[in-house]
Amino acid sequence: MNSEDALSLGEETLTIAQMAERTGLSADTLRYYEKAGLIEPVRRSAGNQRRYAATDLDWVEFLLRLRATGMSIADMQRFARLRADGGATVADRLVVLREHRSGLGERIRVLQQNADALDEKIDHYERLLSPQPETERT
Amino acid sequence: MNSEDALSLGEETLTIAQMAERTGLSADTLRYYEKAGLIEPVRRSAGNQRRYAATDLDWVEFLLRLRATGMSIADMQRFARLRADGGATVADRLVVLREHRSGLGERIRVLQQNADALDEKIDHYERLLSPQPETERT
DNA sequence: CTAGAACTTGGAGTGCACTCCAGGTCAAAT
DNA sequence: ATTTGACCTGGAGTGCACTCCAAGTTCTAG
Repeated sequence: MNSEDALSLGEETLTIAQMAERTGLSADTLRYYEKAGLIEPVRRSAGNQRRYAATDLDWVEFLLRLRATGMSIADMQRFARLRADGGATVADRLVVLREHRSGLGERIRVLQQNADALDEKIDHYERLLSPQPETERT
Repeated sequence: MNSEDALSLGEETLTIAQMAERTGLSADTLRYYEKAGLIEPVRRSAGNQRRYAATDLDWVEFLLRLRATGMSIADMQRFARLRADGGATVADRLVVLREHRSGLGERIRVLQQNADALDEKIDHYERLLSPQPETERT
């Protein structure tokens, strides 16, 4: 009734379809990420199908956060490689994350400025639409 | 010494190179935007070279704001078409801008959440790096 | 046991937003 | 008169991040 087989020793695993559902990525994209080295080779069932572990899910969710904040695949590859290289790279990873965080802060700041400028433009259009409302403001 | 010729009647115009410099877009991109209909056909010199007016500059700067806030070329095309269609479309343009502004607000919000989550991850890494800070710093 | 759904692979195709190129024109300087 | 450099056009090429496909294998329900 469930997917217990050759490899599972009590660990709950997800098929690629289940992973896709939980992460919002397509199965194709999950395979693409793995091929690209963003995800370490996933464990397989006896019949060679992918079985994702909970740690894989956590990692993909973290990747999605990096992606959502504008990190390129290439940069995620670098980060994933550091992670794969083990605990000795923690300092390096911290540097990467701090840089990314700082760039993100800047981008949010700029976005907010542009939002403000857009608000002005919108005000301008609104004024165009209400030509002479006599008792306007005050 | 300057670019006064056949078409100019006191109006200051910019060559495509000058436009590129002022907007940060490449000359190629400026031509591409015009071909795509983002910019209305620019006036030409006697020798068929583009001469951008101040209003063109303003418009391109506005386009850049839309782009910076994530608007696609296709959506900018729709907006540009409304603008080209004249004053009767002001209400439509206002709707588009408001929608864009609202999506932008949401995206900033999400980005900020992701930034917060990144901060937590960074804290996590920092804790990994200072295992027994006994008399570490100070 | 078998049908059909879900999975596998390598590789081709897509959409976006440019970016580059070849071959030609035009203007200014030597 | 010619060289130099900025500009013109149409169209091809690029990089990114997927997305789709064909042909074959595996899994699961009946």
